[in-house]
Amino acid sequence: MALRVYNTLSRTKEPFQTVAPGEVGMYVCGPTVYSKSHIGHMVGPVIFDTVKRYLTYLGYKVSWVVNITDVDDKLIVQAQKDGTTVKALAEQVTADYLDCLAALNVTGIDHMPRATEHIGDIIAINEGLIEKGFAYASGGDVYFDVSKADSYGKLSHRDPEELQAGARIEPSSLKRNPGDFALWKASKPGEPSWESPWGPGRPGWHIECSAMSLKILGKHFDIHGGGLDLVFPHHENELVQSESFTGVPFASYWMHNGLLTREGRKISKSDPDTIVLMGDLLAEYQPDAIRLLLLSSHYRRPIDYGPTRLGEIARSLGTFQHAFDRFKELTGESFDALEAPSRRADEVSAPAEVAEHRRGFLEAMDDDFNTGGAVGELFEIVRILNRTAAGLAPTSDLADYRAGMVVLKELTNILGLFAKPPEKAAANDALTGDLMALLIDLRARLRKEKQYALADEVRNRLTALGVTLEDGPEGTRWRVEPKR
RNA sequence: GGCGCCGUAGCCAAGUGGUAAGGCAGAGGUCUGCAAAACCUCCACCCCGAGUUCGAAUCUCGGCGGCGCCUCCA
Repeated sequence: MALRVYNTLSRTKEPFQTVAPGEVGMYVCGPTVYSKSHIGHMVGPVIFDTVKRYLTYLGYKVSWVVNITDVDDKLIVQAQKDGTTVKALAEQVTADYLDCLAALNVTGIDHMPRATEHIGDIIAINEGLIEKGFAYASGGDVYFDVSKADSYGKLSHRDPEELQAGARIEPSSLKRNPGDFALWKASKPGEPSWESPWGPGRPGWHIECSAMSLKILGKHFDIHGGGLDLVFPHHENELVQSESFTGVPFASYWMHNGLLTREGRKISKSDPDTIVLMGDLLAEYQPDAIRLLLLSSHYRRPIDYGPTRLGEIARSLGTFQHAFDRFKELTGESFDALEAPSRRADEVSAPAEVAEHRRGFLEAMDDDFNTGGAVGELFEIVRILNRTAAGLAPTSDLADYRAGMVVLKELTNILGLFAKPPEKAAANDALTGDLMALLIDLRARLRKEKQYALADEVRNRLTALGVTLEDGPEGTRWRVEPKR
């Protein structure tokens, strides 16, 4: 089966075909950096990071751009409130954003351009659009004239006339039509501004994405992504101004991820109760739990966030972590260090049962990146491996078991999961190991003498410290528990 | 009002024409001094009503319920 991708433009799943053979250009709208990242900001990055991982696995050379919008009305207002500059605020918030991406193992971003670094490009597009008659200058502003583009509305599937009728009427407007949108805004004194043919000003909201995608990926590229809430007006406007400027199709595929809700309400900066800052979340949960939550259903569906849900996911992660521990016991190898194929092959040298679920995983991914279905196959594989491991000893023939584990590595790499061992709730160094050996040895003597009350107290008190003891036939295992 | 999306077990969720993946929770079992982990088993007439079909969770129509966008938002 070949990859199919849902395209907002056509509202159907289409076979995936690139502009240039073997190459993919992908642009995803990043944040306007005026306040720290909440979990909603991570949905797009995690999903498109996974999209890039899968495309790379299929053999494509992917170039992925995520922009930073670092000049905007809201930045100006927030900087004034904080008594700082727009520049300083943008830098601070951008740093927080980058930390969150790194924590969630979003590693695939190739370019992260800032709007303020592309003012010249933005002005050039303004000039081009005016020259071609799609835009007009008015009182220091520049507006896109939506009546000049007959395809306006094709992405959000809206009737241009209704858009006109529904648009907000601003009393002091310098617009010709109510639906026109600003490409360039004259700045007031004290606001960040750049010289332009229309006087000092700054970019409108949508134009920076056109400028940066055009500059880095070219006129026609493959995938444009973002949250569902950006379809209108942001992407519609970006699309119309880009195609009007270049005269060629803009992005081939428009992919929109569903939005995160919290107890049924959309997470949004205008609804402060819903905000869950990433920094707070990362302090409490393993990053893999957050990543798995975001990938556990299809990307176009809404995801409801709740602490209960994240706790459940974290618990299910334990199944994998225990399997990795068992793997290390049997083979001496660390799952993290396993080398797995990074390119798709049809055949795989693993037990048939594992290979079957691997096929299921890849079929799910081929079907518009159905990570929810893919995750289900992962649990099947880990169960098979655990069942196998139960009958094995370090002296057994471990080839099939190891081959199955390599498949698990191959597939979890595609989802960007388990890239590094989970953060532990307590320190775990050589001395700890020696101390634990000592405790376990003493406790074994207690158990031998049937002093179970004392033996259980040792175990319980260790549990309280985040250390779990498991008595098995080959002796007692111990592990430091990860964060939730 | 316009344009869409969704309704699958207690909760989350895949499947979208051939008789219901998976996770969490729960029940029973194997193992264990007990526990934990792991494994095995059990747990759904797919919101309602019509229709199309040999056959529908899946397609069509009509309800009911929830959500998003149309205004800043990832």
